[in-house]
Amino acid sequence: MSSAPRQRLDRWVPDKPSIEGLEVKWSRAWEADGTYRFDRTKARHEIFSIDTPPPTVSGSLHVGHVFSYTHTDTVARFQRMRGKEVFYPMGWDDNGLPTERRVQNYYGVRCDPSLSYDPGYEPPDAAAEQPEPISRRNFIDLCHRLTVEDEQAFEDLWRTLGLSVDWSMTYATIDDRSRRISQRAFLRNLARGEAYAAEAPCLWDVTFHTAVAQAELEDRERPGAYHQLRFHHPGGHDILIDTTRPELLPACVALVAHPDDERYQDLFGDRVTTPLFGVEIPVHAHALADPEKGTGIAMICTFGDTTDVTWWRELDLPVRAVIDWNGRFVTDPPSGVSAEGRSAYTELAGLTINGAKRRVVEMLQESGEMEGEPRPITHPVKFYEKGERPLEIVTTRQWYIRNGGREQAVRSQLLERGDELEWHPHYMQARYDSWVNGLNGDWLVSRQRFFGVPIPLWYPLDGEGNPRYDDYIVPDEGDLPVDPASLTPPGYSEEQRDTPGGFTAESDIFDTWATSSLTPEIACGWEEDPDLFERTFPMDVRPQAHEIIRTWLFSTIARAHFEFGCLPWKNAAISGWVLDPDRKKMSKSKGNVVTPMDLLEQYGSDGVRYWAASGRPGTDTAFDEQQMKVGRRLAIKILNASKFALALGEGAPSSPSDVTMTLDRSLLASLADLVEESTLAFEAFDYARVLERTEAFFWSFCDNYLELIKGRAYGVHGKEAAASARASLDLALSTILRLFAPFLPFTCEEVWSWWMEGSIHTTQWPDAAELRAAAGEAERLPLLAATEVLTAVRKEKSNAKASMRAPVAGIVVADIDTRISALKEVETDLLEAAKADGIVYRTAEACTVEVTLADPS
RNA sequence: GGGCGCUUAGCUCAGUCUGGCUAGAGCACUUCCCUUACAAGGAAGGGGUCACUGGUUCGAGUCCAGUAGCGCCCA
Repeated sequence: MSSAPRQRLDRWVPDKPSIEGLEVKWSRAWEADGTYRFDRTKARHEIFSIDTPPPTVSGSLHVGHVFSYTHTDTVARFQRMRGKEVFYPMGWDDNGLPTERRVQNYYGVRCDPSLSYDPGYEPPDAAAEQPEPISRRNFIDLCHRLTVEDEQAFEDLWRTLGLSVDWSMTYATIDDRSRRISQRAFLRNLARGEAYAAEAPCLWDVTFHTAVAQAELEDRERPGAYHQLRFHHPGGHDILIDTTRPELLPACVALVAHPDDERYQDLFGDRVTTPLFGVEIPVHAHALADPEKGTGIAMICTFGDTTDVTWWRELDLPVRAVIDWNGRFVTDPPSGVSAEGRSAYTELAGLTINGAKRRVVEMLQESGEMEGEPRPITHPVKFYEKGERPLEIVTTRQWYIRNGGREQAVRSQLLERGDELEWHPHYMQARYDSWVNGLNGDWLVSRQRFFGVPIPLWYPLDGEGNPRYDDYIVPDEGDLPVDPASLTPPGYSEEQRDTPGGFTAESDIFDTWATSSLTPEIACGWEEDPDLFERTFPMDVRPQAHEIIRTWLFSTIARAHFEFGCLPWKNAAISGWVLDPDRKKMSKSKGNVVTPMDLLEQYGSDGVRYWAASGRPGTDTAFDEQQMKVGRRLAIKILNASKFALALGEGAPSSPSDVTMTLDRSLLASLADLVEESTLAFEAFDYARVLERTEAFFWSFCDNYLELIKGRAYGVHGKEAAASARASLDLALSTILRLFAPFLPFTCEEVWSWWMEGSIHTTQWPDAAELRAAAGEAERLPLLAATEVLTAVRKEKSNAKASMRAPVAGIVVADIDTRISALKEVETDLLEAAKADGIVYRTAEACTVEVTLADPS
């Protein structure tokens, strides 16, 4: 809750204000005073709650973080000053594969689940050449140990940057509460039929040994080659097909061509025989076959790519799998292979994919079943976004959460949620819609990894020791979070673990997004802290970057939709990327990142924040140190201008009712317009506009208004006239500082402390009505007109290479009557600032200003 | 292949939703000014065919249709 500004009685202004050291001074003070502490006694409508993105702590800190988190912080500070109690917790994403990889590299270890726990284990001092194998539990201990250090580095950066986060409310996506909520949400999905397990083809990363979801895919252009293969028709002729993956020939289950393709009309429904392996397969028609590709007829294998999966499903084909979880060819040939084919297959068993490809090509060439040489092409290949080898498709048992990828009804509901959400900028909704419309399967949430939230299930074992998957055992919700590998399920004893007739634990963990999709529930304390939850959920805003709309934003909506039947937040505020000077995204892998701490020291946090806040919502922004320099200068200018304005006040508080002079009132009228525009823009999350307008106003305020009133403020025209200037300066400065406060929190707090009670950040956002009241009937015109004349005077002096203090003999203004009468009202100030003795007016259609400098002699 | 966004001064960008003086800002550049808030400063100046083509309109950077280039999302 914010309070009205109150001037101190003992105003104090430093002689030489400086921005150095403000970060340490004020971040300490804010912590000590609890400036950003969340008051949980407020009601929902008084609260503004923010679903802050938990940064991946195992990743490096870079300017991209500083950029987007600053955007959110400006909005948080605005809302706080508007009177909202801001709920702004910070989370750490330490769950999952990035942490595993960092732990492996940092300590030089690898997880070997077959080893048993060593309670006294200490990692090696220096990472050895060969990674040291350690147990799963020891490995997880190291993950926790390292993330604590990483979190501290992030927190230090955020505090220096000035994020107005309540640091008593942090969470981590692997902590007890997050694991409990993640498991609880899954069990609820399971109970309602929104989660299910299935034995089905899934995308598989052979390096990481884990299944991968559609959202984690990316296409990469890779070289490949078309190989033309001869399939044999019982009629005696051969059919030529082009394939980039000849090694999958033993997995071939059908041929397919486009239903309208005239070349193959006669073939549909026939059966043909595969080269080398002699398997009899059907020829089908399907619209996904591309007549332009190769010969227009393709072989369907189980499974070469996702189109194969679609064909396999829709054409109801058998499975002939040849690739195992390690990316090698299985030992036994698939069904249907002829006697000769079996001996051919023997040569492939155990080979890698590339090895098998070479061998199959050799064999085809020997048998004369391959036409000519391979023809090189480049084509898109699917990769796991964190992986380096092409994904394979293997059939395994995995857990899924429905997401509309298979049911039109769910898809429509989720699209409607997208319509309900307020997108900033609005066009970002297109990314959500196209993602939801393009889903081709449910969300695969199980991962065959170590550091993550365990899937909280067990399976009974039959008399032979085989799991009865359909009879899965769920834990009591009261026992969450559980690790099924160490907890015994209800109704069993530990001795029965992994014994026939006993039970076995689910060994998979959840995909990190399965937990990250619950950040609103975690932050607000769903079923952990019902009182807090009621006051904060659904949240007001989700800030995030545009490239994870398909993952984080979408999955968060899906979870809230299932659990609560509503959106998790009202607004989505989408940030762009930071681009390097070559307009490439800054990222660690490109080696073009800049360490943010150095920047904060060099330009001051406010300087860096200035750059960040000038990046408009959703817009990718160039990394530009020049802009940080500009921000730093702006901060210094604010200190100096404030020093000037406040030092005139003789330590005494002023009152808006002292503002009597037209020029002063004209300034306040302009300022009222600025406040109105800024308030509207901030409410629409357009922080960049507020900064831009406020900055322009401030520079004009310094260059023109301050120059125009300087003499009067020093008292050359009497006490009352000076009092009006001082009161106007106080009111204007108080307003300008508050407009700048969300962007330059350190500088503004520093100035505020010279003459005001309390923190500027808990002071009310300026009120245009108050400014209008003080401005009375005044309009913007007198200040605008005086500024124009003053500019003409400066131009004349500059042209004459004279000092700005050079005296002016006379000014002749020709203008329309309304402007002349406006000028007459502020004439004394204008003459004082111009160092002119007199001014003459002439009524005219067009405005001209003639300035005559005094004779230098 | 589909969609979204961008294209305005040497550079980074406002302005486009809601058409209206002579198209703006900062940086950079040139000249000048040590002025009792600020030399880590100030004043002034030069610099633009608003990507291109056509349309609507009294009037288009802005609205409509199309083209090109760049980026991103999706397939």
